[in-house]
Amino acid sequence: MKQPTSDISERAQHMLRVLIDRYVREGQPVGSRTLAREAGLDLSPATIRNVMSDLEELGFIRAPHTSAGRVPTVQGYRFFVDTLLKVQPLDISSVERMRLEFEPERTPKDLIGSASELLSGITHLAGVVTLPKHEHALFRRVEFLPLSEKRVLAILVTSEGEVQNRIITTDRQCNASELQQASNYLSQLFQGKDLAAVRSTLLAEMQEERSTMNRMMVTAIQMADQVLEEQQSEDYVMAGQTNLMEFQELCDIEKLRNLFDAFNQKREILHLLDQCVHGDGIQIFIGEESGYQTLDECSMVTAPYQVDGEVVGVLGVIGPTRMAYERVIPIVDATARLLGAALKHKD
Amino acid sequence: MKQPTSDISERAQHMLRVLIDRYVREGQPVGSRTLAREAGLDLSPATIRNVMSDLEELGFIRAPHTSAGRVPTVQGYRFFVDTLLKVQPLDISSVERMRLEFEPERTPKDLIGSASELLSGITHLAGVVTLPKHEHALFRRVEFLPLSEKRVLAILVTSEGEVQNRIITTDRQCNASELQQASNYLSQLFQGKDLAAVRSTLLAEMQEERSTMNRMMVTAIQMADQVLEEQQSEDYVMAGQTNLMEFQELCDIEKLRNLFDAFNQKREILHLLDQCVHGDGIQIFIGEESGYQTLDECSMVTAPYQVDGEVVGVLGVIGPTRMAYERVIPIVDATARLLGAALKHKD
DNA sequence: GTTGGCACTCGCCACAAGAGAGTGCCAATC
DNA sequence: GATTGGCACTCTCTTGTGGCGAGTGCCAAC
Repeated sequence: MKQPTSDISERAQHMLRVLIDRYVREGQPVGSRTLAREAGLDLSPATIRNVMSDLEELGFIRAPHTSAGRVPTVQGYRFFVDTLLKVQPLDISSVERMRLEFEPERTPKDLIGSASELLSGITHLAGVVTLPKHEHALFRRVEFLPLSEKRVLAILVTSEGEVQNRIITTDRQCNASELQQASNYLSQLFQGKDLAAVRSTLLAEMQEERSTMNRMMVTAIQMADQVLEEQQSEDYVMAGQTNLMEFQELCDIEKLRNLFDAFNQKREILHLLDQCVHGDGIQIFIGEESGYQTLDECSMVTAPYQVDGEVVGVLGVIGPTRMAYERVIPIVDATARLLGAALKHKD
Repeated sequence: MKQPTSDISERAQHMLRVLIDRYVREGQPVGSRTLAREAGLDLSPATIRNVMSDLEELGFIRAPHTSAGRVPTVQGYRFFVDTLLKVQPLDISSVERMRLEFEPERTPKDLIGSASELLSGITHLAGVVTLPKHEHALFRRVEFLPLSEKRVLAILVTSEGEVQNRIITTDRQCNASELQQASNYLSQLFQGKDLAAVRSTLLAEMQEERSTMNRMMVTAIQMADQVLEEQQSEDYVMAGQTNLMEFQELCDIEKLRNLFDAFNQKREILHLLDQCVHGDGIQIFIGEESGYQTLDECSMVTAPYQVDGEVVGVLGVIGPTRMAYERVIPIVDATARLLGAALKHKD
């Protein structure tokens, strides 16, 4: 019926597909008997065993021990998602249902939160969404309001509608009109300028003359920094971590703890997410591919999301290596699009 | 040597104390032999057994099964913390080290975060801190900034330096000066008024006449609501959840998942924390006392924290019932004081 | 190339036996 | 009367054993 192509036969590929499908569903090693039934090829277990032997030699599957069935290896999954998988797009009704989550009139922060919950809710895995970068944010205005003596509330607004605030202490007590003056001065001076430019200008100016508004300028710099910083050392929002406790392969307290610690630490995860900004589309890390030991038994499916044609962040899901990739991928993809669209109107 | 007082002898109390101490340290049921050695009373195991029998009858300890040692019951812990425990205050150096965490020049949000991390870090349990209420927050000013057409960024500042922002859509396109006008009008009108008052005034006014600034007013109401809301349906910050995975008594995935879900849901935890606002000082829920099944094997040690003599929030730790109460209590207490002090300067 | 047969390998489970820890009770002791 | 040593008893935990079931690899036959 089917004959071998290049170095892995059509039939073997089909078997691999069926095996992975079955294993993802059941979580148990798949034996030749089962596969024979499942494959629908009307072959005897013995034949299947030969094929499985080939697949094992290729490194796509392995036997946990002599007399268990086979489970996919990382390479197996890799081959599966790279060449065997044809992702069918989500049906329109699901997308429509998802879109409702992204009503307008919500701050970016809210939308990010919804996206991660949506991801985790639909996939039953952990959802993660990075905060969007503001690479092109421009200075819009700054406001200084007196609190108690020597304490001032500073508010910075960027062109993208991002609002930052922090409390600063001044050298001496400033009255409201002084502060007003400072606000106006800085706002006028920097209106519409790039935040990075604002920062360097301020720094230069401070070197030059120790103006009376020294403290204010330091603050302005700090705040500009804060905004800039937030775009570099990004942050992310996560939801549904507890979903991961359902999976036996992660049901080891040790692993679970390391995993959750990694989620809280954020560093490693961020590093991985960062790598996904570049690739233009769905990106997948399977098992050890991530390079982080804590994620050895996990996979990550990510997609960058764009606003106005520019990638501003990444979202995705984290789950056990044994995950239904063909189901997860379109969901991640769709969420990225929807989130991008929802954010678009905010600028 | 010692003779019985009322209904539980001095000696029995001492035994209970030693037993709990030992059990908290080792996590294993404590037998008569061990207790005899540990108690330092120079009594034989047989005598100890008699005393333990009494304690068991009183419901303070129980045997997990015949031929194991004894473990404290909830009542046992209760009696222990209520009458046996004398909390020694933290030594000054520790307090000083903690105080360094609470530098000034940080927003309340930051301080709250630090507090919860401090709690979890020192106790190796989960730390939790509610966001402070703003019961007496006054309207300070509101600002409207145009974003894209029909989209306006609204910023509300309260007397306590809290900044809220949200995006609203308007019926028609408003230009900058119109918005400026609206800002000024509302800011002047409500400056220094109670947020609740602002809200009701706005509502009344809206009924009366459909002013041109209708949409702005709706927003102002929404935002006032948001601030008010934030104080009722409080929220909290948590840290160190993963610490709880270390304890065998919680090392059941099922329990762990329920627990973490409860942390994310927040409702139950908030309800408990709420109950601690009133009692003036350390409050402790031991095991089932919380009334929530997910927390059956957990205890919670809380303390309200005050700003200017008024309780504005609660903080505490959550850990297994088997926790070193005498160590945890002073830490929670100190943290509450320090946080209160740190927040004080912010108003 | 495909198939049935067969010996073999493991993991898993139930069961039994033994060790260890701790108890309760009782009679002897201080 | 409180304290103690002794003793039988109970219960858990560990270890070892044997059987069962699932699945494999190989081989000879088709």
